[in-house]
Amino acid sequence: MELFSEQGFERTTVAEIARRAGLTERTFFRYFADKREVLFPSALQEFLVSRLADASDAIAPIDAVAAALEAAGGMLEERRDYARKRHAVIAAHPGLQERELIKLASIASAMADELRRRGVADSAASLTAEAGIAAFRVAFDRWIKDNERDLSQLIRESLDELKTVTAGK
Amino acid sequence: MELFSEQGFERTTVAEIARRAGLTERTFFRYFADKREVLFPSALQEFLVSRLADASDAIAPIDAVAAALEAAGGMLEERRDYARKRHAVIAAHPGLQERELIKLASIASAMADELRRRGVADSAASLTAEAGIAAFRVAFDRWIKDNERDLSQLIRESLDELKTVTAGK
DNA sequence: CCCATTGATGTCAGTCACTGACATGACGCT
DNA sequence: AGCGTCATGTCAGTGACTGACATCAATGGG
Repeated sequence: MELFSEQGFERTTVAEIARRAGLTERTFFRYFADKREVLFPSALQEFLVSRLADASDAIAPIDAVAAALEAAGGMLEERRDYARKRHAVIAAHPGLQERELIKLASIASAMADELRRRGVADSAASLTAEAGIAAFRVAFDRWIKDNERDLSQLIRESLDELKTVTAGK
Repeated sequence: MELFSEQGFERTTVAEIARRAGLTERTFFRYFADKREVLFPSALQEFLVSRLADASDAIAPIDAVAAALEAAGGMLEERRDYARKRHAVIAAHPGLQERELIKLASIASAMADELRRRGVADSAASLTAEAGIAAFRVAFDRWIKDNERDLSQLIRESLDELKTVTAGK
């Protein structure tokens, strides 16, 4: 993150990253599949899925997804500065946006699997998870632009709004 | 597509593609930003946006999006074989899935812009477009698996289902 | 009809991400 | 001490992608 913030993602070579971290380029590639991957820890997905698994069967799937996302939002709220820096780096490089999107898609897919395990029908599970992620993305964008608002709250609002627009008028 | 189908995307070098097309590697990179881009024509996005722009102001935004997507679905239906081959290549390579996702996100963003031009509020526009794309993705997956069903119809069903699940119960 | 301009293509050399094969060295176990 | 295992280093290679310059055909003005 130091190097990326100073000189940008593209102008930073893996050799530089490795040197700064005190190891070899080859070793870097043993820990990360590629240069982009270093910006995408896997913890978030695991957190969301386990949160979803813990949710009561009594609440509607979309609300369970919402609760998990809001909890994740709370975590991001605590690392606000880091999240902003990271977002700036990603926003400046299309290749990183691609990676972000596939990570989010992977999260949606994992959440959909969890919903199916809870008995939600196939396509309903996918759609519920995708809807949650779409709301999360819109909320996250707003959070980055607006320093005042709380991310969890923005997620809740986006989901409510999604409900309204899909209702069709 | 010939080379990719025969030997896969990764085992096909740009030099091979260029040779098969009767030109130089350097020239290939003047037409396509990178090797992956060759599988993603820009026509789809332009089609969807213009279709959206033509829609009557009387119908709800989500329905205008639905209509545009269904029309695009009809076009894919005509190139069914090619669409399936292309999908198989993309499904086998994560890097191509990334590219596909960012293309869809770009389409969603362009559709959202068009909705805003029609007076839809900021976040509602984003959410409506994202919802449409999410439904399209789910429908497309089903279409690939199920040879019998009609894509346009699957899109319509997915959107209806999305309406149901976001309603929360 | 000639020449200057322009645009598309080719050539070449270079950078950098990423990989496979093998070497080294620390550490725990017996 | 001797052995196996695991993390790391070393080295050479491939292939995507880029910048600089050369070539050549088409075009259009004089």
